[in-house]
Amino acid sequence: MREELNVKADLKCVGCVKLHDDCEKTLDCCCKNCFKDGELNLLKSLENSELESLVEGKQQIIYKPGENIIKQNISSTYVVCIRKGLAKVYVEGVKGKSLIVRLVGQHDFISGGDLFNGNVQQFTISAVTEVHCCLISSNKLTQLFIQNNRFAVELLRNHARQNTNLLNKLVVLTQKYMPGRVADTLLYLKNNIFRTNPFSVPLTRQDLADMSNMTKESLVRILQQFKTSGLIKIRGNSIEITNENGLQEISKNG
Amino acid sequence: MREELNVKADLKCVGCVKLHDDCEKTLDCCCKNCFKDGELNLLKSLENSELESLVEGKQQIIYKPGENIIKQNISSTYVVCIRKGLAKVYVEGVKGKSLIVRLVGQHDFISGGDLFNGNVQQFTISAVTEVHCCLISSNKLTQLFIQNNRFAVELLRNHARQNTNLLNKLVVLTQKYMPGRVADTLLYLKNNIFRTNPFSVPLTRQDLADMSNMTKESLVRILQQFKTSGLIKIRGNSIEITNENGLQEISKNG
DNA sequence: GTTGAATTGATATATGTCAACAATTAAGTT
DNA sequence: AACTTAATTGTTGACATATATCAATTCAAC
Repeated sequence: MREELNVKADLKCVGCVKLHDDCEKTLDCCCKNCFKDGELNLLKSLENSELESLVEGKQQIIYKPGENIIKQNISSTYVVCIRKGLAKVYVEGVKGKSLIVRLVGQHDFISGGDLFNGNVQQFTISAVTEVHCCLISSNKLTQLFIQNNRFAVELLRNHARQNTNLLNKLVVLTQKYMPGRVADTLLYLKNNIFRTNPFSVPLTRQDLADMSNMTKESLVRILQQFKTSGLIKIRGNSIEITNENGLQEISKNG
Repeated sequence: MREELNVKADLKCVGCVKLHDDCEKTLDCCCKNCFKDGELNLLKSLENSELESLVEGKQQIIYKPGENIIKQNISSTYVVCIRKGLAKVYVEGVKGKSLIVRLVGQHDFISGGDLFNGNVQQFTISAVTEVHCCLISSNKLTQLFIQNNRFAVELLRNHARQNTNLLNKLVVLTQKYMPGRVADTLLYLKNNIFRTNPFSVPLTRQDLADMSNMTKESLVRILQQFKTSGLIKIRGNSIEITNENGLQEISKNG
């Protein structure tokens, strides 16, 4: 009951002060703001009528930690928008190994699979914390892509950016030693995901290892190493980066 | 001199029988056909007038083996179309290591960098054999992207596909042992690049290693292993895959 | 013959595997 | 609420191994 109230409070619209039970219907303070993230705002280029059509019929779902939102290799016709919570995007590879390629949270937009290419999902998305998200039919998205040029540009830009990220990840994961990879993971968590300094990590060590392409044992050892070197402090699930330059140096590496 | 003639002969248009000195100006049998590669044909959705505008002012350049066509981290406003020859697309990573992410040849289209995102090139393209290619101003491309919806769809599809390829590469390079990675490289060469069975490889062992994310010494050893196992035959630069199922088995791997 | 590439061998090392144990969290049961 | 048990997660150590490094030849091309 109390939990329920909290959730609503957290869903307070970014751009307005009202608290709506039916936030989903209130375009000017939900969906539009859901993506009001500076340059990354995918929907900023949509007319209100277009936004309305996109949002119409969308499904709002709540996922419990561990639940799959999108499953790899299955054809899904949804695009996911996260309203609240944290989810991991990962590829299920060979021999049961997983590779987490991205973490997504509030305001993130994930156009899963091969848009215009059969809609087979190329990765699995699963909830890390409780996730509130909207599933939008990808048909509507592709319709808008064709109708609205500015939106098309945003979407292509989004794909190009994702491409760049994957290329970077490819280099990092194949060419750096473990300390460099862990350093990158920690800096990513601090600067791109949690954006505070002692940050509380709801991920398991296995998850962190899957982000850094190593075993959990190796990850733990590197963390201890960093700790004794005075680069980080660890208290339970909370990690504090005390020497960011040091980590960056290790990231550049040798 | 003789070489010169050969080149012209090789540039014979796919869709017509004429041999043009100024093939570049002849839309119906050069640029249009340059991309007549089934579904992958990016330009098929362009009107003739649009194609004309795209092609107008394009630069046709010949690169010698080893020369750079596009250099990573430099802002380039060109998009590359290969008319003839083989080039490697690679990322220059840490400690001077390179990672070849793709080989490109006739009819391939490479929209290098972050289209609509500043045009900084995310990889280097360099000629393996002599490469004849067209450099098209990316401005024209983005113009067309906005004008022509069907073309926009093709371009997005192209990016989505590239995305999928990168994800696959990420899994292969991080989760498979060396034999699996070499098997993948060999199958890629046979089935996606040369499309004949004893195929002649103009790449060095170092290149093959950079495709498989390992040192050249390791690559050589694995090739020998495959040879003695009867999976392949090697005669100089020519490789023949004699047991494709076997290689595929190794690729799936353990 | 000289230069760069390919090959082979001996050795070093980064990283994974396996096993034991501590610490935490979850789930019942009283 | 408090206690016990089970189950998951985290940590540490000893060891195995995939892969890189280094050095020495061999081979091929100009």
